[in-house]
Amino acid sequence: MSKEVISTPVIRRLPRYYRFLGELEREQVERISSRELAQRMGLSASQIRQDFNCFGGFGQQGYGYHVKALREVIGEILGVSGRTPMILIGAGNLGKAIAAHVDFHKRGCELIGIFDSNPLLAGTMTASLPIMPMETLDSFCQQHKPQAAVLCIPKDAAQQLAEKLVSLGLIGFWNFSHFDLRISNPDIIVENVHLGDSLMTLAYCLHDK
Amino acid sequence: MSKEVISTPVIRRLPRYYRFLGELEREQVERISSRELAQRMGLSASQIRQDFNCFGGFGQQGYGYHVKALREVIGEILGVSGRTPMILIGAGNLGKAIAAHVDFHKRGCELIGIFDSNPLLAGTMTASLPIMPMETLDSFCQQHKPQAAVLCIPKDAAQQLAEKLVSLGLIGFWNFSHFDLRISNPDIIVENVHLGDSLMTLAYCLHDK
DNA sequence: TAGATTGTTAATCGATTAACAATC
DNA sequence: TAGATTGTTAATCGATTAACAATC
Repeated sequence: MSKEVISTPVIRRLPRYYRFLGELEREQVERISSRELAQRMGLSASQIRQDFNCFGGFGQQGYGYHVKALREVIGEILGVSGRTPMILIGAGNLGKAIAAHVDFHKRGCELIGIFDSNPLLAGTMTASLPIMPMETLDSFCQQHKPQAAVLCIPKDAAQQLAEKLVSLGLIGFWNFSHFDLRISNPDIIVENVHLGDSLMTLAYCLHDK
Repeated sequence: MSKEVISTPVIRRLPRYYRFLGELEREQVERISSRELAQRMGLSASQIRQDFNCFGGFGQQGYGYHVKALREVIGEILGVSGRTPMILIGAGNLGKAIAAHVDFHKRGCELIGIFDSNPLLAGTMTASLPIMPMETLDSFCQQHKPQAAVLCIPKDAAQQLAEKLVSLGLIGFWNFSHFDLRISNPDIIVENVHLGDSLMTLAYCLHDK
């Protein structure tokens, strides 16, 4: 596997490839050509070959790609067998739904703690984890060393809390608050999810016609 | 407002501009230069000027952009004052959270019905709407003509249900099922949201270093 | 007027597509 | 071997950046 730098657009396509290859595997398809896969995924065959070549020639001329092997390679690149420890902060509607709905394990992560500032929630269970009060955050982080946090908190609290978490050693954020985190330290990874932006884009496309 | 075609990358940036301009307005900033805004948003000033010029010169040389006016223009383009009627299908964890958490009104949409196949949920309230059984979907659509649907259903049900909804007259989908909808009709708008892909990308970036 | 900052054109950069020789 | 399909280079396309004249 050549150690080239993989460009952002390619990385963002990897999870999608991984999903489609998983579907093919479930359909017991053993091999697939770039042309066929392109058709399924709505991409060009050329792009698929370019993408797969970023991490070494995994196809065979005249044959195509071995579905299972290719999926494993992509899974390895994405690190699906890892167990990045994560915490979730803000156990409101959305926080609980994410804790329950997203399969962290399948994606190389593990949710090890859930926190909420509302003391009434303390002790109640979500996704087989007890919700903990914010007062215990510091000691929990010192003890269990989570690497990243899911932020499901109001936007006004996000920036300050993120900075605090950075000081506690966290290096990644999956941010659902309606606020673009800006962390000065470039080593900190931020994945902002803006559901509202997504809905607005859909709404735009709907009247645009 | 010139009627040029606005490219997809620009459209996808509009909601973000809209948010930042909203923040500036809240901070009572009246005008802002492309340079200042660029700094705040982590973009280049050049890109901002290019983007804003897609829909007509709204700046003033030597002065910058009037925050309130610019925000209104972008809001108009995005159609925030519209009321696209939408339904939500699948009132599980995620469906309920989206119904409760996403502010449809602020984004030009209105959630007018929630459906779930579990008869036990029928009648219970979510986001001040009663959950309705799937049996009533047809007549509801005929009567209230929703234009788009939020799909919070398992991936195996997604494709079939989407096709049914198209036959009932819906033309847009905000799809949270772990499946890329493929609608043959190009007039149908699909916005696939893959939270899992987003998490995997974060996880990748975390070990990549 | 002088200073600032846009609107807009031209240059650059990067990503996608096309083409085809290599090879299974 | 012949057919298929990759790996890879070159061509194209589009988006971003740079530059600067226009103008408030």
